[in-house]
Amino acid sequence: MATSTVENYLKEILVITLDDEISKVPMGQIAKVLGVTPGTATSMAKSLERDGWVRYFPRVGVSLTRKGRKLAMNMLRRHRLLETFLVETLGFDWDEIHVEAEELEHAISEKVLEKLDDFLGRPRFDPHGDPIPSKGGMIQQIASKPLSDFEKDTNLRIESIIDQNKEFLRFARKAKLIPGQLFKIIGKEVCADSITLKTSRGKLVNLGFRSAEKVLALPYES
Amino acid sequence: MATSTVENYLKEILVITLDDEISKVPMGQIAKVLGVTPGTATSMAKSLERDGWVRYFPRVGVSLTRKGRKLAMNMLRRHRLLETFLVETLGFDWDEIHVEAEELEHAISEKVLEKLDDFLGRPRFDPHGDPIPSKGGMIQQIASKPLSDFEKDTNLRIESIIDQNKEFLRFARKAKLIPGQLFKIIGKEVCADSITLKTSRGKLVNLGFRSAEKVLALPYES
DNA sequence: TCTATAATTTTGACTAATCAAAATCTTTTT
DNA sequence: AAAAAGATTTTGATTAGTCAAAATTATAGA
Repeated sequence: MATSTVENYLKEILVITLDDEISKVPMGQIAKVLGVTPGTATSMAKSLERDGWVRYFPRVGVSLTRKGRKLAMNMLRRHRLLETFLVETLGFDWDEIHVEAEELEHAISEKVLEKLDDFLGRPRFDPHGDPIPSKGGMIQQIASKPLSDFEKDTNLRIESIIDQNKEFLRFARKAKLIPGQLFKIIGKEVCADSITLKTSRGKLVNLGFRSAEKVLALPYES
Repeated sequence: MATSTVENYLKEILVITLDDEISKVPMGQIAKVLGVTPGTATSMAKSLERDGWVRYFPRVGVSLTRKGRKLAMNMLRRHRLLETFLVETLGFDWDEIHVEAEELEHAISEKVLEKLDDFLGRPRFDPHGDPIPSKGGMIQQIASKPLSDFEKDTNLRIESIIDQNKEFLRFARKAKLIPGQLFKIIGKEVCADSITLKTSRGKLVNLGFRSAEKVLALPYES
């Protein structure tokens, strides 16, 4: 059985791998995200390799083995399901949940996790809009991205609304923010945390970034 | 901050103290419930004393300091609230929850715990009928007694089941012998070592004295 | 009281995880 | 290409928690 330290290392290695699209994660980066000294990360890399979680390339970095990736995916699943629970069920705000989930993910058993998944209605995305890996470690591959990721003047088509919140869904429907609908981003003010969209019929919609993150879209060639 | 090992030691010391009504818990007993060797318990006792959690009396045992008792009570609160959540919200059976709560209780933050408490409606008893200590570490004292202590024709309400034995818990659940349930003693044969109960709906249950001692109840004015 | 048994403590050793600081490679700059 | 800067690894040490087995102390029985 992996200790929770091991679980943390593997999870972070996975996240970096996915984010940066690299195969070997350098030690320094691992040390930084985990808040340990580089020396610690190196010695940990050796233990992880000894136990078959990663391959270690001295002076280059580590990559997950199949076994390591499986465990890491499972940690991501735990983390994101727990975040969903904290927001949906207990009413936490987005900015508080990461730290809490970080602790709980090591303590929750497979059994409790599955019951929780049922209870939540088997959500496929967490409150941040990130995909929740399936039980088998598969991650929902989506080409669509949150509205907030697109630049000004992009034409796009709404693909899905992540948030299950009733209020938001009501608002979205009213604003024609529904799958299939075509929009153009006519304004994006990062510092004001605001995005303005225009429908093909000229209707305007303003969204804060928090809301814009809940709306997934695909670019659309007009 | 206390490690989860420390939390476990303190919680078990508290539970033994409450159950056996003793003030100094001998090392051997601690070692047994925690599944460690006696030597480990002894060396741990010294660390616990060094950090002000317990007083250690060589060759006699340990007792909790005020600080230690406070933490231990808090652990009991966590444990019992989590058990309640697992049963009430996620639909677990009685016999599965102890182990799960045992892990989660170390990972759940005060913040999440309070939200959970709200969500559950601030319950005062856990699914076994044991009192959930308040935030301040106060425990609800109830004068429930074993079924076998009551006389014929008494109306009573089940408060808790002492035994954690799986078979017995399963049987108890089936027979509606669960906290909150109302019964009347309609038969008691001391010489035959037998007690007969009737639910408010007329269902009959027979118990031997040995089992009747495991079920705590309070008299109930009908 | 003296001995056998039970409980507790000591001792020496081990693993996981960490740090600080020195040593060693790599990469970049001049 | 040499020097400087940056990243990585080594080395030596520390802490928490644990075990096995020997040593010590209590307790109970004859």
